[in-house]
Amino acid sequence: MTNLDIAEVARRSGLPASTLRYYEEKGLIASSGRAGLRRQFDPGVLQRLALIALGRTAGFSLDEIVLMFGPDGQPRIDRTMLTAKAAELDTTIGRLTVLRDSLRHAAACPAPSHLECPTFRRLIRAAESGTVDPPPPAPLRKHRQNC
Amino acid sequence: MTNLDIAEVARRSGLPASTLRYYEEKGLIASSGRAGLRRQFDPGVLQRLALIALGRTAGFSLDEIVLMFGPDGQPRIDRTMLTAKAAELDTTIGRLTVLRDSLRHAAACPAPSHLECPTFRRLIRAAESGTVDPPPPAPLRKHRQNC
DNA sequence: GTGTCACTTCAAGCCGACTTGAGGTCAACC
DNA sequence: GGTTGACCTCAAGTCGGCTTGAAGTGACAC
Repeated sequence: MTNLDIAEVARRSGLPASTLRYYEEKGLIASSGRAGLRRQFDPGVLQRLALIALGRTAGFSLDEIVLMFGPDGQPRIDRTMLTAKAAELDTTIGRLTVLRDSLRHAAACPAPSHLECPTFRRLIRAAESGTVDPPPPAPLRKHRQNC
Repeated sequence: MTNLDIAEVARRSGLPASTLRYYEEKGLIASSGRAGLRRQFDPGVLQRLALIALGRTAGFSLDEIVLMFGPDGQPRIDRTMLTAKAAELDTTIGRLTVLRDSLRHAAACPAPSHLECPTFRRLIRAAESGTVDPPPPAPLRKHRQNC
């Protein structure tokens, strides 16, 4: 009664059934049983999937996420890990912010060619100097009205 | 004289030679000739590699980046594309910011289990409601001292 | 009882961005 | 003139996160 068919879980979570099977295989979720061949899931799986999605958004791999659940199924999240990930996100955010501002500038800049725009050239130089490499960032000041 | 050996380009750009060959194959860079078998590069390739790195950081694929150079080798960057990418980055930054704050909160939160922390639960609920899915974001207010 | 249809398993394929490995070439040094 | 070592080509492998395809099963409708 309270159990959900895989199709229902797929519908409610927005994930394709193939992904759910894959997650089960990886040990990220567990089916509560079978009705014939068909997997049945406890409704709690939805929260768990949400948690998994959250972890993925934060940049954790599925393997890392598996480790975040105790054998009891309870999330057992290491606070140190969270702090580290937060710091990592912080760095990423900083890089992306600089880049976004630079892109906006380049888009708005009146110089006929990007190579003639001082801001763009500064950005390239920063990139060239190794301050920007993918992943790494581009140090540049805030977006301003004129070059 | 002015030409650079692939090893030199690798050293200066920080990219392995295999990557440079791969980039050449993809049409991202061009060697200016050969000395025997060995590729020679114009020093300008370094700026170009910097530009490529920049594009990668901004989230462009190599295929997209190829299109950003005219047949003349001059960067021919579509300003509309830049604006669009800036907006995309903006969204990403927003999502990551919320997530970072939430992670920090969860790390600092005194609740014995994360599931008992209201902020964390709110985050999960947000995730569950589809506001957060990977890529998508987690809407949640700023980090605060207490739950 | 037979058709349909959503599920099942298992293996293989896909994507992007490279890396790795085998086997070959070439310039320079001793 | 032989060894070394850095380059070369081309094909295949890697990684993560799934998706796809073929072939099978089982519950329910008619």
